[in-house]
Amino acid sequence: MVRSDTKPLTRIQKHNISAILDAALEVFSAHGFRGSTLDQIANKAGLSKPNVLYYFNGKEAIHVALLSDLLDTWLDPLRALNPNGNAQDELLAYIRRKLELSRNFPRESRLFANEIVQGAPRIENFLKGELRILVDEKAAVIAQWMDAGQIAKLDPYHLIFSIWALTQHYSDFEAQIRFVRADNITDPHDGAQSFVETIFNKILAP
Amino acid sequence: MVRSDTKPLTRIQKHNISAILDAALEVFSAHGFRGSTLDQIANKAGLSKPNVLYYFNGKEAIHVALLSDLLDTWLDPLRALNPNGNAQDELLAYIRRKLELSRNFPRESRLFANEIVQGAPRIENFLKGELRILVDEKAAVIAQWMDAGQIAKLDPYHLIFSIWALTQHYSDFEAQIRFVRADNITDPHDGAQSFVETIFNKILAP
DNA sequence: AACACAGTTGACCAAGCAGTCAAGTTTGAT
DNA sequence: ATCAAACTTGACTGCTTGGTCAACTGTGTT
Repeated sequence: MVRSDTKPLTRIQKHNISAILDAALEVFSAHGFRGSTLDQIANKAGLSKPNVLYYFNGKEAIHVALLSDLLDTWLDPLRALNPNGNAQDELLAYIRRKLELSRNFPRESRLFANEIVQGAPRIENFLKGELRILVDEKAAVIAQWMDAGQIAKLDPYHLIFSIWALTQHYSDFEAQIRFVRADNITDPHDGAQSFVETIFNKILAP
Repeated sequence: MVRSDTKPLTRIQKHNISAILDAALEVFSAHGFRGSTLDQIANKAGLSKPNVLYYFNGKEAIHVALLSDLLDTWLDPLRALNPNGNAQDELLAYIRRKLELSRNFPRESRLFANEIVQGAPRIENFLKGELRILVDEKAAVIAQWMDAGQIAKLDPYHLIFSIWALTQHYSDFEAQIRFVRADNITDPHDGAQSFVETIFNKILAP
């Protein structure tokens, strides 16, 4: 394998590694880990299977690389919630960031969704660790805002879950929306932002 | 294979077929179609693999049997939405039925979720057919309620999607909720009903 | 008791799969 | 131009998996 952590990557390495990761994202997000094959990934990346394995130690290693890249950026929108800002503004900005992430990175969102639906065996530690700490911290912030009467009193955890549910639904369940709306719509995300913002305005109003 | 559509099922057939379907639901909902093996299903059902194939024509046939059983009951809550009832009451009753379904049949919900996340290749016809017709019909009813001023004016399709997103989240993404809440909670559904009803009361208020 | 049919399974097969390897070609620094 | 390291791959291996089959056992009806 390549990718020693010390040496800089060559031009070819950079190119092929990113081709593999992009192909793998496409394949894993569409078929899940077990439903994907190295041949599919190699084909989509325009490389031979042994060549893919020259860059990664195995199927699992590619998956891990994808997930750890992803999990980091996944936390950012919540991390950016500013305790000193205005409650309503901060929460709506968070919702907007989440919706944008979901719209711009639907494959990443589905990769994540696939993991969770199947019991999150590979990201249990992330969920119980980093994510949990961050959620606890921000739930406390939200609770303070509620106590101060800035927004309606609700269970802060359920509020966060409801934001996740609504924002991710448009990418994770895109197929359902597309088939149900059929010709009436081109992009499943159409109207999502204004709808979601409208209802959260109602939900949060003190 | 057994299960001619004419003859009644024997005692043994009834027992084994339901054992297989129950085992398959467990396995498919946890690992997806391709992630599941006939050996896993046979083991969980307490039968040998050839014996499982004596009752079903193959892996695919078991999956189809599960899905067609499921899809039918999946429509019921929405079907029961009464155009002549009170808007707010009807919608909240729908939400309650959806939440109960999600709480009582989490495996079925995840089986469905697995399909959709992966692009719904096996249930495309159901989504584009029966479901779409029903949704169009009920969206029209909701639109009338809105025009009559009984509930707030919103996009009826997005309203339906938001109900799906919020109710199914608690079973489909149960793993995430469980790991994030950790010790603070035993059942991920705790508090879900009162939270979801509260926010939809706010959302629908005219 | 006898018999037809339902039910069961060990042994097997062919295909698909992740991963290996030896032998090859390309790249880029000198 | 040379050469070592980087890169590439056809051919292979061993394992898993969906599915078959012939031979066997259990069931219930007369």
